[in-house]
Formats: sequence, structure tokens, C-alpha cells
Amino acid sequence: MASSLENLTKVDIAGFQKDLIGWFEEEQRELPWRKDQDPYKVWVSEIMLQQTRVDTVIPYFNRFIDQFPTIEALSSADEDKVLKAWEGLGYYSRVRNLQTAVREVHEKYDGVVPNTLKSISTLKGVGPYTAGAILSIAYGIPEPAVDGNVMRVLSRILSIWEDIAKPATRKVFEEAIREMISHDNPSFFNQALMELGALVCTPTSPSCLLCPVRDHCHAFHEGTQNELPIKTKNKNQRKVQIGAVIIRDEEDHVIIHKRPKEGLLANLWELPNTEIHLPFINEKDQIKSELKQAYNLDIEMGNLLGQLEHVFSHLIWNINIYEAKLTSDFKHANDVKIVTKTELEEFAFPVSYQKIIKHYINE
DNA sequence: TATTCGTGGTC
DNA sequence: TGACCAAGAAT
Repeated sequence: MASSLENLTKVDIAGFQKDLIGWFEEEQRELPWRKDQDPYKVWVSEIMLQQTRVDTVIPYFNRFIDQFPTIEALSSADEDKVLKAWEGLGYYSRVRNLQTAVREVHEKYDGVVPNTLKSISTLKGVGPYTAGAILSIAYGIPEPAVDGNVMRVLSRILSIWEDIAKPATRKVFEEAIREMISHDNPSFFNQALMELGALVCTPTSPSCLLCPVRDHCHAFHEGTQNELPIKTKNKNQRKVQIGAVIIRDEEDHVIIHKRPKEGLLANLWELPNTEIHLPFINEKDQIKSELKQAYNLDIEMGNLLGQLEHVFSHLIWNINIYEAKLTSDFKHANDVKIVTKTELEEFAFPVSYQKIIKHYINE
């Protein structure tokens, strides 16, 4: 069986580098993290950009750097403030890992982001892609940074038919990049591949007639650019019924709960809620009983206010939203608070609960 | 290795 | 409109 990289020897690597980097120098977007090569800012941008679109990241990046401009600033920040700055971006463990890693750099490396693959790879949240991205972009080190764009572009350039959904496949592309990467400008080489994937060599209907490297592209010559890359699909989401409750005291304060420090939406805040296993059978009684057990809250259940479906990448919440009255004195706990409507704004909520608060509490 | 971990945009 | 997608890492 032929090697998946058999076409690598047919590529004019010097010409490919020149055409690719030349295009990037002319056509790259002006992005806030491209104003300088501050390793900390490059790092923050790469974490934010994981599985997240550039247009979504831009305002978050600007606010985040404004609020936490240096490694020192992020190191000394409260995690609740950091999560609040990340609110709505998703994959919240990214920013908790980032703060953990930044604190390690602050203490162990005197605030200087490591510039070796071995050291930087030990940092929490820094995997093979992010390590290569920081090393090449911030330090000019010729290390592969293989993301989804790079796999898509190279699968077409080199006609690689392996399934890019499989984790082991990334190494095939790393091997190719090690042969192809510009040692004069590894930063622009890596960024150009990703920029090309974002702007030209798109997942559907790639703009081959505008592509600066189409003469180097095996798929373009074969006409297979719409068949590549091979990517198997993921499974369907499982559905979960949730009963969430807006619990008020007599002064219109609202009770909120901090989620566990691990798992889905870790350390974010939410309304008291419970999973409903047998929907439509004494649902209010179930909720009242389980909230007593889980949070030690005594409540009188009120009306069903509405319903909300929230789709995650791997599951679907169907939330029934109730109101309720607190019927005994509230006892403070680390993970349960009672707050005013104004104070709600200080806490980081998942988007599903942001919507509930906006619709049923603030208006 | 396969699954978990968010969200908003797109077709 | 539902399925897929977007600069992945941890477990």
C-alpha cells in the first residue's frame, strides 16, 4: 500500500512556500492578536480560537486583554472574574486551564512563556496544536501547528484520504509540515495555511480559482477538492430533561447555584435545577423534593413559566422553567447564594441560563 | 481511542 | 431546519 504522503516528493516545496507566504503577506486579515508577537497575547488568542470562529473571538479577545493585559494580571485575578470574561465563549475549561498555566509560567518561569516544545507542552491546556502555534508565531520556531484548517488544506494539496476525524491522523500532517514548513518564516507559513483554509480552501465549495497554491494542489489537478478531506461524522446528542426554578424570597431576591468544579460548564453559576427522569408524573413534587435534598432549600412550587431547548455539541437540554417561593430562612453556602437582580450580572452563567434570566427575571 | 466539553453561524 | 461546522485538549 502506498504511503499517504507519497505525493510529498512531487511538491516544489520552495515554490509552495513562496506562493503561500506571498499571498498571506498581501491578503491576511487585520486581527487584534496580529498587532504584535507578545507570547501571552498569542497564547490567549490561540486558546480562544480553539473550535471557535474568528468573528466570535475578536470582541472577547479585546475585552480579555483589556481586563487581563499581562501574565501578572491574569495570575492574580479571581477565577470568577476570569470566567465572567469568558461567559458565552463556551468550552470554559479552556480559560480555567489557561489561568492555571499562566500562574505556572508566572511562578516557575519568571513570567516568561517557555520557548521549547518540551516545556510549553507541559502547560495545562497547551496541546500539540497550541504548542506549535505559540512557538512558531511568537518565537519563530519551525514547529508544525496542525489544526482543522491545515488538515483540510494539506489533504487537498497532497491528496491524503485518511479520516481527519481520527486523532492519530494528525501525526501524518505533522510529518508533512515538518518537510514543508519555511524555516525563514515559520510564523507566516503556519498562519498562511490556516488563513488559506479560512478564506479560500473552505470546507464546502473552495475557491480554487482564487487559490495562490492551486498549481501545487493535487486535488485541484484531479478535480477531487470537493471530496476531500475525509471526515466521519459524530454521533447524535442525547436528550436530558431539566427542571429549573426561579426561587424568590419576599424581597424579590433570587437563588443561584455554582456548578461543580469538574465536568460540563464547570464552576459556572445556574438556577437551582434537577434532571427529570420521569417527565409529566408529579414533576413539581419531584423538583421540590430533589432541590430540598441537593441544596437544602424549602420551597413552594409555582407555575411553569416556559420551556427552553439548549443544544450542546454532545447533548440537548430541554429545560422546564418554574417559579417558586422560598418558605424558610435562606442559609448561605459556598455554592448557593441569594442575590438581587442587579447582583446577578456579576456571575458567569451558561448561555441557556442567561436567556432564562433575561426573559423571566429581568423582564 | 472514543468521548466529553459550548456556542453561534451557515447551508 | 437539522446537521454540520470553527485556529483542540483532557480524560
